[in-house]
Amino acid sequence: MTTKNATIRDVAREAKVSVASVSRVLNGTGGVTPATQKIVREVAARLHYVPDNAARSLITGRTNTIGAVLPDLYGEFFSELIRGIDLAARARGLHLLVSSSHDGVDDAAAAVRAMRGRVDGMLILSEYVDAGFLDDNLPANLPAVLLDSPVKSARYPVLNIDNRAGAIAMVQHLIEAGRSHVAFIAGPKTNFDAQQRDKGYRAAMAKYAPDAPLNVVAGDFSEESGYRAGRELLAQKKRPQAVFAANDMMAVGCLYAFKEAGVDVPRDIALAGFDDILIARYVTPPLSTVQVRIADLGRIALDRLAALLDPADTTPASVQTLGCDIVVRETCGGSAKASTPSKRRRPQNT
Amino acid sequence: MTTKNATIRDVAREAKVSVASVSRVLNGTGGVTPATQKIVREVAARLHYVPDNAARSLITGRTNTIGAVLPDLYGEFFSELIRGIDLAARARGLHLLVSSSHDGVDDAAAAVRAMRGRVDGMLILSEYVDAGFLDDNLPANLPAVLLDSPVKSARYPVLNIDNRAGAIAMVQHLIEAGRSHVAFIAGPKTNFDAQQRDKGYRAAMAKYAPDAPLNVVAGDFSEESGYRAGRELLAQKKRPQAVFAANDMMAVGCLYAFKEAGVDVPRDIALAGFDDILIARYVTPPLSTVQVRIADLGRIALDRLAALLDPADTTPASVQTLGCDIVVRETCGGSAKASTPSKRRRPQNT
DNA sequence: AGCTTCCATGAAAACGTTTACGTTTGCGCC
DNA sequence: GGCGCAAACGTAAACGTTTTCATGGAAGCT
Repeated sequence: MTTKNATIRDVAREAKVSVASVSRVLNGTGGVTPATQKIVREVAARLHYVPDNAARSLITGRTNTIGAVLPDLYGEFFSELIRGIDLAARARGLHLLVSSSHDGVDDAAAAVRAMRGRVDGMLILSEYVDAGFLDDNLPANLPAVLLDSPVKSARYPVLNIDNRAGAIAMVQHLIEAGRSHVAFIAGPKTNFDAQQRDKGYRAAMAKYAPDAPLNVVAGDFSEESGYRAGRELLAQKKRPQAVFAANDMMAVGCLYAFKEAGVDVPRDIALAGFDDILIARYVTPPLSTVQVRIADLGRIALDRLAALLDPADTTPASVQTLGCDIVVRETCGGSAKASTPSKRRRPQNT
Repeated sequence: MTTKNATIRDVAREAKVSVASVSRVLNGTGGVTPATQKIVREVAARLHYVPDNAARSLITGRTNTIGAVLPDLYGEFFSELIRGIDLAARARGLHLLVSSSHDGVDDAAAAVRAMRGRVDGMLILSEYVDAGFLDDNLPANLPAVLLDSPVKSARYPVLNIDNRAGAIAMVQHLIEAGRSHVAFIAGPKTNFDAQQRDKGYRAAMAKYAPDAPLNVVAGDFSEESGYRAGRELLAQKKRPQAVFAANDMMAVGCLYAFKEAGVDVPRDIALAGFDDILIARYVTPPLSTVQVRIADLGRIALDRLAALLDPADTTPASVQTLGCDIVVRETCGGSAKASTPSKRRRPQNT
């Protein structure tokens, strides 16, 4: 049975109709008698006919595929994002071409270029994209949605996480729990998320604890850098009452530094992170953090892109922002007052 | 500049050569003067010419894309697998069409069907595939590699994780640390990994502690089920000396049950898991577990598939197994003695 | 009945590429 | 200079589909 696959012509011949009619039946374009429809369908089924996508794409100019260009993402973030995108794409009959683990601008550019002609639209998440990047690498007429990006373009919609609001909410919470001296462990300077979280910290301090000193130590999102930051904070002559890390991994590292030094969390110092990675629940004490609904991000991005694909597209490109929730666990010392029950997916596989 | 994209004909006209020559230049097929090559390349660059993939696929019969059909995978497992596949694919100039989050046999079948004609080969990881499934849903001539599957087919190579050997190594380690009464928290009965780990447990017990009682309690891979299993084990009149959970999430749940009951790990009971998820390192005490190199799994699977794509393919389909290493942390109580690299299983393949 | 209208159908063009095959060109050699 | 041969190049077919347009006939209307 390794013979050549049946073509539309085979079906037509066998059903004693023209290829046009076969095409019409199978695409649900109207204009064909129920009787012939039946015959065509029967023959198609019998021959196991499946339309050739290349030929179809060639003539229609559509691939029914969207591309996702992603950086070297970690664990849950990656899987949740893909899940959201994939589900939304499937619901629309779209396929998903993934190119991940890009590091560096050339890498990302190559990925975007390679997708040309294979996809009807693109989802791009990369710290390297800016207006110039897009002009250089994206075909002029290819719709794209940017994720988590600072660019403001009239051509491309952008979908961001509201890092700033999330950071503000968490800092506010810490301050209202009586810890007005909040220190901040910053993330990589070039990282957009990190910048926004930093801004949120400063805004919240200015608003809710204007008399408290600003206290920012460097970090790079790694656990190791969080550990170093933790030690650095302990060495300060006036220790902060709370520490807000720009992400959970640094918070975890910081937590270890505190444990090591015999500093009790949250009694001596409160602690909070950002992202709500799975580990946050499992460190002791469980880490308060800011939750980002990543699957939603993917889903909304894809829906946005799908709207762009529609020729009757009228909505102008804009920047949309997706809020986050703070989830209060034990490290932030505030009584359990605000504890959001975080309903998380259960791991289903090994 | 939203005009139509340049075609090969435009390039040919502009360069004053035939389309054949343009094709030859751009594909690196020989038989064209350096001089004309230069001209063609210049014109192509000037016009931003990019070959249309649909047309190319139509005539060559190849898409340079491989499809990955995956179940509803969690966090690291998913992201690592995709990372391995993606990197290997990129190295070969192949694209990656992903369809994930499939639950149920119909869902998986639809995913496989939908890829028909879009990919040159497929990677399939699904607990629902068997020989019949493949016959029904895969085009006869489409190469495919099965991941983590019990099927033995002459047509499709299979790539498995050596769950059995990993389980044996861990149980052996526990026994040699002086804990011969090892209990096992089983995974879902229908899950292939879980079955293999169960078999490994029994084999190791038979071999290394033939006098100790077999002690298996049910679980379903969830943290919750691990917690319940932990309580169940504590209620036994003769408590086990060690507990081996079929995955890390259950081990974590079990750990909480022990903590809650004031049972010290590892002093009172040793504990080990399987998977080496990120959390394993962060619970207290850090969890001993069996590490699966998932990215390698993806990479090897893709390499295998790529070999199949080669027309000069001669290697017969076979079942290949990827070893795992045990990683000894604190919960298994054996003093650090046994964490010697010599004990760790090395990968059997590149 | 004669006219129009509409619907089902088929023939054929078009999509943009690769490639088999045929033609020209350049060049060395007798 | 004629010949042969290989290299460079061009022509055109082919891939499998969608879609426009033409055609035939049936049905509706006056």
